[in-house]
Amino acid sequence: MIQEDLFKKIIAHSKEYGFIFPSSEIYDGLSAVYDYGQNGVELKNNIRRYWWESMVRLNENIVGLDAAIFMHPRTWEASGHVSAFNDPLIDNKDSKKRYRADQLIEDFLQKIEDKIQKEIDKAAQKFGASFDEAKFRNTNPRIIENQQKYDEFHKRYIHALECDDLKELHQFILDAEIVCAVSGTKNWTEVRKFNLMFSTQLGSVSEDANTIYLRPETAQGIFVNFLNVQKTGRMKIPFGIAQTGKAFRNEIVARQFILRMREFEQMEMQFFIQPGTEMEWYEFWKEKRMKWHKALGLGDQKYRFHDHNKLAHYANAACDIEFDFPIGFKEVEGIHSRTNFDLSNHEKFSGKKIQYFDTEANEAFTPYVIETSIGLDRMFFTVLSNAYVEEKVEWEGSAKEDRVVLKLPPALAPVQLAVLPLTKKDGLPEKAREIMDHMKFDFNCQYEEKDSIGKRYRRQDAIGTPFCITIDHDTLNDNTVTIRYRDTLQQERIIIDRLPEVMGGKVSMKELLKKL
RNA sequence: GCGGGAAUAGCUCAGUUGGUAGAGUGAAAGCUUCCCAAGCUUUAGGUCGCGGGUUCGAAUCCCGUUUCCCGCUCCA
Repeated sequence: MIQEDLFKKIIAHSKEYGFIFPSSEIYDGLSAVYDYGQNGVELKNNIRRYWWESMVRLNENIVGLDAAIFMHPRTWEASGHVSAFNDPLIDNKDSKKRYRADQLIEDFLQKIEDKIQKEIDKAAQKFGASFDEAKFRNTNPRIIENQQKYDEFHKRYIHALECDDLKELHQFILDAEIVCAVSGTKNWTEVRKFNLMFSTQLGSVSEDANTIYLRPETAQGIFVNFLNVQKTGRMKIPFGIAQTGKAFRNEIVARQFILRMREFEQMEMQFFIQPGTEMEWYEFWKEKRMKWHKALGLGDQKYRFHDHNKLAHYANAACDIEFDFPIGFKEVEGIHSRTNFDLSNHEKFSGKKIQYFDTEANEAFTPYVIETSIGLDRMFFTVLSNAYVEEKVEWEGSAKEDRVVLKLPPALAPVQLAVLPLTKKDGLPEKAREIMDHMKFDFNCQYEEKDSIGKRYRRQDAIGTPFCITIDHDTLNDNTVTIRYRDTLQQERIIIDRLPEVMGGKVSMKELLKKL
């Protein structure tokens, strides 16, 4: 099957079986926003729980937090989002290609610098040891000319950036005669800005209202609470703070289903450490996070690390964990060494001292941070897309038939046990209900009596239920049921009391966590 | 934002030169049925994305618009 088609089929399947719906669909939907349906929410909750328990419950030195989505506006100045999330963009009208205006200009400036450097290198080679670079710079007419050009443009550029002057950036590009790499023309649109943060008003009276932002990442809620948690929890470095929650980005182009949404959920852990130990901990968390992924058993070869060459404004080392989706390898999780950028900036902007006092060394310092940040929605799609299987099945010599099955890790499945009376009479439904009422405290169960047993099995396959039990007339006499396994279609006759033992190992979060 | 494609029942789609809206499948209720989408009966479900125009008459022709999907930037 063509991978693109598979991607579409999975999207259709998730809607048909109540995993994911387009937002406000009766009003034709809202671009890049999705709702989780009755099965989706269970799967999502299970993934979140797997993450939370592996972080908070299994690590004594990691504690949780649930910070508000609204934060003081200064937070985003300190974090760098106000400037970094305000990219000036420009389009070439001929090639239809979009560029960041500041990058076009920086490339242009770089080219002049390269030209100068080339001239110098040439001369240096020619004159050998007697070469005087400073003198050469001051006397060579071509270098002087280029240097002047550079200084002039550089000054204009810095000034335009500082004043946030979009017209000037546009004029700069025209004056510098920058051409599009694709079309080769200078036919540019105006420079426009897209603020990637959503804003709204705080305060009921409009005159008093302050512009506040919906958080573009959850991390800052952790940083601003660093001292609160550290002091009240008496935390000693190294320690971590974990949080899950919604974040919002007004992406210019948001597509590819739930891999890229305007409203998404992050699961983040910020690990605070002694400066100088960051590479050690960076490696530690890379390995640890990869182990978490692989424990789900989706296939080790489907994961890879991708190191960032270009680092974000806050990082000194960064990589992604990528998963092999039907549309290729895509980022699921990021692991970043954020240095002390955030804490020291919050210290600067708030005027409050944010430091950790190490009583053993008797010194105070601003901790460094290793961040692990995973997209819950992306993780959801990782699990779902990997589980989707179309296959031919054969049942005891009958003709081969197609079935669609979600081979979800049993511990994450929305429904763990389907309870199915073979027929609707002779007291079978009553017996089934009785079993279900007993089992529902330990497992997420679903009762179904409509349609033939085969049809019900297939419906459960489609939502990834790992176990079905069937109640028949013998059950009334000897308390045995047929248990049917999703992946193999095998059936077994077992005593009802043995169910928790047969299922338990596979569907329990505990067993999954023990692998870590 | 720019370019390309699409929109008819929950889903997949048909719909003749413009003449009262159709199939398959799914859904619900019932009958039957002792283990892998069986069969029978009944029922529900559509201002044909929306708005205008042409016409006696528009799902169909024309214009506009919205939304979705695919490419162009960034990222969890």
